Amino acid sequence: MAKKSAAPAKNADGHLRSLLERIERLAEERKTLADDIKEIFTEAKSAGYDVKTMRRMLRERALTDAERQEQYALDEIYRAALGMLDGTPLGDAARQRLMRPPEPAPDEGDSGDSGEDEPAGDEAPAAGAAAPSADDLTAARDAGMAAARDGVPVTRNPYPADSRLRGAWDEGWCAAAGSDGMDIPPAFRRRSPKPARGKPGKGE
Amino acid sequence: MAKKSAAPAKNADGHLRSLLERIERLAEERKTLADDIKEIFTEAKSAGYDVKTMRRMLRERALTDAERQEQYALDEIYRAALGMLDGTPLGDAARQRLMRPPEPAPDEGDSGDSGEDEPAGDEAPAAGAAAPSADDLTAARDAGMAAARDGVPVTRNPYPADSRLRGAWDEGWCAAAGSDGMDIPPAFRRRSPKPARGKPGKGE
Amino acid sequence: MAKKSAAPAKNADGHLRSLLERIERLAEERKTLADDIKEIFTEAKSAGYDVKTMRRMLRERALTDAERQEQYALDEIYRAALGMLDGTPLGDAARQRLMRPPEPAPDEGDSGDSGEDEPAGDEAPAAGAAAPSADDLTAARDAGMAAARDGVPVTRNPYPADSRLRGAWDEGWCAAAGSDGMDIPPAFRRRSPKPARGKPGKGE
Amino acid sequence: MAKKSAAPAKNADGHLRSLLERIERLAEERKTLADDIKEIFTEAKSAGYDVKTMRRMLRERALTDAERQEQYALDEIYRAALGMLDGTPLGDAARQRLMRPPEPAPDEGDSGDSGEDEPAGDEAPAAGAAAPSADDLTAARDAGMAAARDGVPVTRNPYPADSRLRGAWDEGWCAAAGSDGMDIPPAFRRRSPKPARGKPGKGE
DNA sequence: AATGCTCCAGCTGAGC
DNA sequence: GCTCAGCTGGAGCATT
Repeated sequence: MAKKSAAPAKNADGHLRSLLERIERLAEERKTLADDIKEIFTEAKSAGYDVKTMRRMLRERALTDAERQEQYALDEIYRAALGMLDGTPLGDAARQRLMRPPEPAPDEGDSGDSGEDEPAGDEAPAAGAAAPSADDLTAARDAGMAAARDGVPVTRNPYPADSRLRGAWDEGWCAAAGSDGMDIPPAFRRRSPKPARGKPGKGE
Repeated sequence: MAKKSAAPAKNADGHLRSLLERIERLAEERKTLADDIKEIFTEAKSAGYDVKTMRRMLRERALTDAERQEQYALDEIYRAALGMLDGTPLGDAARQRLMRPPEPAPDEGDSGDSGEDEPAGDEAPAAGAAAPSADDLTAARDAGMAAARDGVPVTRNPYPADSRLRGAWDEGWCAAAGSDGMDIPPAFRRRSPKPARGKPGKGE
Repeated sequence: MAKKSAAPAKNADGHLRSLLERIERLAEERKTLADDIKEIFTEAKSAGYDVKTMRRMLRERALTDAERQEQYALDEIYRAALGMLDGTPLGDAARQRLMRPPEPAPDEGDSGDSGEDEPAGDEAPAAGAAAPSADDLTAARDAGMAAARDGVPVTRNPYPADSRLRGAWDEGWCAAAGSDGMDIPPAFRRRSPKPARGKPGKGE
Repeated sequence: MAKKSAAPAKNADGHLRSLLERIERLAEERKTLADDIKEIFTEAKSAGYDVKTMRRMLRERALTDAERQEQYALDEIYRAALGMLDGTPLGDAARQRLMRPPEPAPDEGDSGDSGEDEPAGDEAPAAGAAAPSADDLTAARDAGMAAARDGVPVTRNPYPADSRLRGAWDEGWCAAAGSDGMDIPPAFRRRSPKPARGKPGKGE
């Protein structure tokens, strides 16, 4: 009874030996594959690619689209909260994530945003790509915070993509949105608890 | 000679034992610290933070600013090359990296870019946040490629940050910039070969 | 200061940052310790010790005495089953383990063992330390198997410790004891399911 | 298709993508193999084998015979030096290693060993398998140390294999042989600096 | 050329 | 029971 497959061996020693040999055989094949992979990395490296980045891409490609978006968004929100996004304006994923939970984003709310404490929208960009002063950065950050408090959506960032001030505004907005009163805003949480892990169609 | 430090032990056995005990002592302290760290993660998790993202932030914070920018830029360029930046417009870091090597970015070159094969700049954004059609995406991508060929800098992306088309344009620009003729554009390479590694002030 | 729970920080950003900084602080100390450990290994190596063996000793010292005996015994039994104990006669631990479960080892049972198919006990050792021939090895192994079948305990190995034949006898005994009829003899199993892990007196 | 080198792809993006896809393909196969191996371990476990020991056996089987003997010998010598060989008398490998370096083991040296401070050889074993008292153990250990000092070879251990005293004698011998005067006896060192590593016939 | 260093894959032990 | 982070071991790399 309890024969696993076809009579593995007639005694315990033989059985043990057989198990180990099967493992060793598979391990050898695995090593071959590992070496092949290593070889490709070597090839890529000598072709000029950055191996470390390639590995990061492989990790990201292993994710589903949803998971990847989730990760991007969390990365950006956390970076903003930590003041790490110099010159890296909040991406759309982070933006959408931030806008979602509190309210369904009533776009009409911006009717009154025309010029209280946020920068006038067109003068700010005038700063252009010239390195912004610390004052400018602070002002932009403050404007972002004010905007957040007024319910202005993040997407209303008045600075162009190639301005450092855009990042500062984003950061201010994020800081204000994240910390005013509540302890851990929902944006910091993972959205999906777990999508079962394991793509459909993955045969046994 | 041969005495290493101050007479570690009077014989080999004692010496060996002493070495092992020193190691065990240190390993125990190390374990204590590891447990403390783990505890903080647990605390953070139950406070609602995403531990995985926290770890990623720790990894990034361990980098110098330059290294971090380098990484962001490479990430975005590789993502663009792999078609992974849906809704993630190229950040400034990637942009600056892409613009640097070929030419010192003659901004005046865009005098003639006003409307051949790129979208008219203001009509495109009109699509707004409504889900863009596949045609729109293709058109935006093509426009980006054309712009790249014409020497238009990436920062001239005509789409707003909250449009999917912006990402498509970036991607097209990146594809054209990266692959026309040359095999591995310099943007794919690591910039700094190695900055000595090891922050100053690291006492013995 | 040092609020533990209950209002950890006045806002989420600060809280996150604080958590990360605490972790980074601890991680730095941990790294210091890891470096110290590495340094000791280096010191040991240059003093002539074998680092790999030292690590193995550290791993074994981390076990309780019972666990260590268990491990030694299993190692030797498995090695015997795999024909890996040339010149390494079964240690006491393995012997005791093998003798325990089947029967309480009625020592008086060996009354009739005096010289059927096992070597006469004193003539065999006469071979001395001279390299034994393959025939001798086979004979010793067969004798061990026969002894096992007759209920002779392993400790009755007639060969001296410094003879290769002793290992062969052990191996034969082990093979016969392990495989006659039963599939997995109890000697191959771990004895203790789990002793709760964590020595008494270890303060939290 | 499948251009290997020389114009790997017509553009960088395609090349990168192709590299990653090749890696992903291989990684997937590798994962399949890893799962197969895991499955065998599961099977073995449910058959009653101890997985941890199986892994140790796999590690040892990966060594050459010489390396394995080397490891066994070092293990035992280090264990003896650390007082970890209760009931595990020194194996032949360790014995041979210990005897080798100082002198080519002049067996005639034992002419004068007949009974000064070492036990009388036959009375000691009389203790039998009964649990030896602490005094007995100490005495046996001392006898071993004395024997070592008198140049008696380790193989002259007067206790039988199934006596705890045998281990104590070995340990004493080892301690005396290892530490008298010299700091690190050669027995603690790895013998073979490195035998080229890599079995012949392994095609590139 | 040999050695030390840095990094990565695999293995091990804990936590959910 | 399974996943996951940390540790160990090995390889590739830079260095002397």
